[in-house]
Amino acid sequence: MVELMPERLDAVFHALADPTRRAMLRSLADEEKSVGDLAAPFAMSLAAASKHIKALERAGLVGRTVRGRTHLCRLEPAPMAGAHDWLAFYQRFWTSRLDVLEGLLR
Amino acid sequence: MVELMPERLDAVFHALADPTRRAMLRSLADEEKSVGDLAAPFAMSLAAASKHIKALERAGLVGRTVRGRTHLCRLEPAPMAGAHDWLAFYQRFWTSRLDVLEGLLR
DNA sequence: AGTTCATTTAACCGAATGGTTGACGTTCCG
DNA sequence: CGGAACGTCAACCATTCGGTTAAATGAACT
Repeated sequence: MVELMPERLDAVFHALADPTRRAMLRSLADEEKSVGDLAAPFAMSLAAASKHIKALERAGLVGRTVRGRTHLCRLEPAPMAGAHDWLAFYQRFWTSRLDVLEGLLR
Repeated sequence: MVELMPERLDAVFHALADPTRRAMLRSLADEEKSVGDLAAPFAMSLAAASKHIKALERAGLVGRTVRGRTHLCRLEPAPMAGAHDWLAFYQRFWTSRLDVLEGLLR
């Protein structure tokens, strides 16, 4: 169990609540990418994409290594484990046979 | 796998990004509660709490049954499964031995 | 009928969000 | 050196958010 402090959990869930940011994470799952590479698929300014990346960094979901003039971004999955664990608490509510039974009775 | 449409995923993660709303869900995990009961633990107006509950309803995380003048709220866990599944895609990144190895090398 | 209880709605406020444009460092390259 | 490439920063704008108070709805209890 990876216990995550509540403010960190706020930042993680908030970061995940945006489709652009989720797509960026998917993209980083394949390989590390520069800010420009990350921004390329989206119809928005580089500055806007940069803000999204900073939101991901605030959540601890993305790390950055500056090499020369390019900033290399990589997936930092640890906080996701925390969010995953938080959700797992409720797993019994959607997997329990009791839940299925209740669904049938209603 | 419970595939969740992206807008629904937006609403779910956004709903989870607030500590008040997460606490309300915890509270509903114990038993169904009225709006007033849900609002009681928090230092905010009933109207504010009502808005939080509506955010949870928009995400599909909470259902409501109006009986008389009281609204009974219950946990609706299905969308959580979707969010949980979305996160599970990244699970390999925080559980893989490769990840641990990379951590050591860095 | 009148009042009280449970909750929503409406109007408003300040702060944060997601986007833009333009100016500004750096770094690479000729 | 001079310029292009990569990215951030600052200012601005419209929208959303999380909260407030006050008024409105609807059900229940004398």
